[in-house]
Amino acid sequence: MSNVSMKFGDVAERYDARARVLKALAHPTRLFIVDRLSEREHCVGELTEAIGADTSTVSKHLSVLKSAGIVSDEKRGLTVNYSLRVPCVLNFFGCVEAVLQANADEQMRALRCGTGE
Amino acid sequence: MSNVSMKFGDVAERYDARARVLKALAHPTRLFIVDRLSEREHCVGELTEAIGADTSTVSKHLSVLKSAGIVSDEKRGLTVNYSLRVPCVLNFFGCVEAVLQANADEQMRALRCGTGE
DNA sequence: TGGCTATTTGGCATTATAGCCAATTACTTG
DNA sequence: CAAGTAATTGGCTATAATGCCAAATAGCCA
Repeated sequence: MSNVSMKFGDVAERYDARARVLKALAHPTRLFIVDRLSEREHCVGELTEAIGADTSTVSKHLSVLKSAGIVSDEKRGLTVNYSLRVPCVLNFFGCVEAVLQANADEQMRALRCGTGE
Repeated sequence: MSNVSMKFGDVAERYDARARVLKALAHPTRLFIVDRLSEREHCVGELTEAIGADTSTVSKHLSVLKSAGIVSDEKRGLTVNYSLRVPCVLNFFGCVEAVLQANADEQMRALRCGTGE
């Protein structure tokens, strides 16, 4: 566990892999998709309708999430149905909201007490 | 709370804000930085040494994290010391590892049982 | 003040993402 | 098999992110 002078080069692959997962989540549309899938599975058409973009765009977002292992797909009849494969990603929202709240608080404080930055 | 046919357009700003936070995290070097800062605060020079990139590069990564509200900085003497502002981001690592593990399992299963994809 | 160290900023080339349209594939049903 | 619906893929342009170097800033100490 000795972290003394730990070098990035020695562990870069691990952080690369982690970053790939987070990068897949780091897009407004894809976060919206994850949120929808947390309720129930959806086919591409349903998501496309809710998002209001081209079907191909939504399909590509889904493929990004799938490649990262965040969602899984199952073809049934005419539709392809996507579902959340690793529900723990939903925990992210709580922390992200906490960050946003902290930012909002800070901003408020800066305004009240004279210019911050 | 009715999610019936929720439209992305109506809530896009919220997802934009969330995505900005996740995007700040979605880079191997920045994840490494967050991990280092989870132990204790570090100045830019220490992080630069561990990362092995140009100082300016590391400084810019820190500025990305700071803009997102994930880290805070404090200048003391010659150095600028960064620390984790919202420690709950560390919880992300656990879930991300779970995703990676699930991916690895899947891959293993595919290899054993004949080609998956 | 002048020099020194630590950090940030500006600028630029390289690469990666996003999103649209058009074309293609996959499946179902008449 | 033909036609129709659902989804994916290829291609392209526009925009954003990375990372280096060089230059600018900021604080400390002779």
